[in-house]
Amino acid sequence: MPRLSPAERRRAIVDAALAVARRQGLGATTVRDVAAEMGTSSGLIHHYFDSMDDVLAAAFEHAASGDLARARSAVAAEQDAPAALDAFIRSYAPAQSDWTMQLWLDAWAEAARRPALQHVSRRLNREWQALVRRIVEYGVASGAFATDDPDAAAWRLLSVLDGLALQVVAHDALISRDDVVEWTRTAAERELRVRAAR
Amino acid sequence: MPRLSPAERRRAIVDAALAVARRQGLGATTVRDVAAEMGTSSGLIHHYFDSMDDVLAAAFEHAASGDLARARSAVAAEQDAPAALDAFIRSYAPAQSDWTMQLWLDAWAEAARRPALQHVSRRLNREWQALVRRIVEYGVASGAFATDDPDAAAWRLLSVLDGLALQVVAHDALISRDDVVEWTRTAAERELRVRAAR
DNA sequence: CGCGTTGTTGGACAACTGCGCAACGGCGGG
DNA sequence: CCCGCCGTTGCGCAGTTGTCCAACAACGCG
Repeated sequence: MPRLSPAERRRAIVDAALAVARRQGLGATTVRDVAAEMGTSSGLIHHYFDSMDDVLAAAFEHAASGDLARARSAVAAEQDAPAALDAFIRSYAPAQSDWTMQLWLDAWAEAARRPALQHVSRRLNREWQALVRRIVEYGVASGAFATDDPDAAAWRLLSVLDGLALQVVAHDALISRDDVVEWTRTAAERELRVRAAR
Repeated sequence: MPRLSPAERRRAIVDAALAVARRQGLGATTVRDVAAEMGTSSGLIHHYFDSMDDVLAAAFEHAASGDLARARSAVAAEQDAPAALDAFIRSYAPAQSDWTMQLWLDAWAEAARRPALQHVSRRLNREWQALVRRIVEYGVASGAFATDDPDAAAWRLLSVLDGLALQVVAHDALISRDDVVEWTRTAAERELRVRAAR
């Protein structure tokens, strides 16, 4: 195996861990699986990470923060608040095979038992909520939305999305991705007393 | 160990599996752990269940359907639809240490990889939604609620609750149980154009 | 009373777990 | 040019995993 720089090697470990987690789940991802995925030895992983918890936290952070960045730029590309909110909803709702949402399910379940993972998951969840809250506040300032508690409204909107998206990923055909988008749009209209842009 | 009847033994296995799952998580619950919890041998479990997937599905079903039954009677005890909806919300929102919600998180995450567990989880989730939908329909019929799509409204309300409750359990102090109840009440008022009974 | 049924046992089995350690080898500073 | 640093290797360790099976024991039917 070629010798990589520390930064490159950490990145390679994270990528390999994500590939394994995609197949077996975050909680069932093992040191040896990750090593085999990279084509290296298991000792190499422990050279860069103190524990498996740290590997999983780094892997989850990499995948989830990528999604967050994509959502941010999708939102930033829109002019007014209703369009930004709709862009957010569309970028968040998972496809049937969206495995990032499955990663979130794994992370939420494992959070109670893996401190490093909980720390990352909690921080990223807070950032998602902050993104929604900023859209809401912008909409209130520009007169497009009406709410007396943007923080609670953002939590409610994010939670509807989480709850619906969860059903798509965990229970397959119970509800569809289109239902998620459509139903969340309706929730946003009622929450913010506005007709969201289509 | 005393010899138990099939029904008693199955029940004992389910109880033991739940005790272990509470400690280690549904996905990390092993045959040996369950056997040790009962004070019996591991072979006994395979005498009653074909696979670990089946054990976990039965254990989850037992715990979750108990909660569903409690919610149903809490709802049935109320006279009008707004009071029933509020009773539902209160019975659903988890305490900080509510481990049934943690069980749900585990089940949603594992569902994609354990067919028997997915089957149970999907069915029970559908029943929760049906319970909410019936409250909504009752409220619409009696004039207390207004909505043109009780099915979607029920999914939205259940999802807000799931999404918020999830934050309480997975991320501890990010939001509180009181926030969940209060914010869901507000969501219900806006969704159904009514002031929920307090 | 005897015998088949069935609940129960405890260990075998191969595979896999996270982690630690001694040793190898190439790169770069002196 | 060479030597020390450090990324990397592969194996060992002790423990755990899901599954299976042969043997034991209690029960109830005939």
